[in-house]
Amino acid sequence: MRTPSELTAAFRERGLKNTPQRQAIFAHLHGNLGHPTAESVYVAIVKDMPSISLRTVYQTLNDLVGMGELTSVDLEGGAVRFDPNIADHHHALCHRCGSLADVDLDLSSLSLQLDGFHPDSMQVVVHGQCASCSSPSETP
Amino acid sequence: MRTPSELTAAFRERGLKNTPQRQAIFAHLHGNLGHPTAESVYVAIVKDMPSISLRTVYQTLNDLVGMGELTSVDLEGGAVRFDPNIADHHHALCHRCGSLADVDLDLSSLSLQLDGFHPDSMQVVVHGQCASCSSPSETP
DNA sequence: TTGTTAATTAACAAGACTTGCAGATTGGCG
DNA sequence: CGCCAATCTGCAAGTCTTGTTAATTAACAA
Repeated sequence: MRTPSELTAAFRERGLKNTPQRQAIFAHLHGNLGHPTAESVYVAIVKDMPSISLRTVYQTLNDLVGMGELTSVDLEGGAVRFDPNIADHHHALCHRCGSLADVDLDLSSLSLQLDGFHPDSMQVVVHGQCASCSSPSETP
Repeated sequence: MRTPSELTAAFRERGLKNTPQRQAIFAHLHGNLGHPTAESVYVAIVKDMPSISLRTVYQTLNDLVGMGELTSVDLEGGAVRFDPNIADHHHALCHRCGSLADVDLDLSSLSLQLDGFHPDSMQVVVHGQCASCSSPSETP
């Protein structure tokens, strides 16, 4: 996603206002590779801004998704994760710790047999165990 | 998934009992290509068996998933869908009507760059519009 | 800087889906 | 037939998310 100041400008262009809560959310997401949930964004921000509400976090994240500045990733079990990486990419989900990692894949070689279905996009989820959970020293 | 009588036998082997509720669920799922939800299984069965509870349907479906006789498909938005097709396959989801179709794909040609992540399986979801929703006569 | 106005916020409640629980019931064995 | 564990039902509660509403706040222009 774009920088906090670019996002602020994008909000302004749409007649949406610049608020400290939004600034905090933009700042927290920028460069964040961790696929946070609304809850985790809230928890991170509420330390410095005790008045922010979880509702506001949900609202702003959804606004960002609606503007195409953020992606939502809804995999099995629990809360939706948000992904500041808006490029076309895929995900690897660790069964053990639940971590999600970005995966670049070239799907152009796949031959689809979809009789009649008109595809817009494809999403691949690789299930397995991440590097830290596979390493012998890590046995939580 | 296997036939109702095979499933009954499989339950017995595990010390689980044969009940009319389970029989009805097995029968409803067998050969079902429609990716039903727990709710839709319940609605279909309750007509003929008014006493069955949604709770029992959830329980039995989860038992079947745990035994590997049924797959659960949890895509964005709403209820988990269940899939009697336990072969390795993928799905196409229609944005318009929400229908889900099985898709066979050969992923063996994909080169994964996963540095350290140990993949167990991959799931592909093709997003788009299904044949009926794309046909000019169908404009609901 | 200050007023105006529309957007935003916080708090609460409720909605959707699923699971936990307790007590009554039932299947399958001897 | 009778026992005992497994099961069923109905309800409550849990999780994640969104709706609602009154009060607050930012943006803009004078």
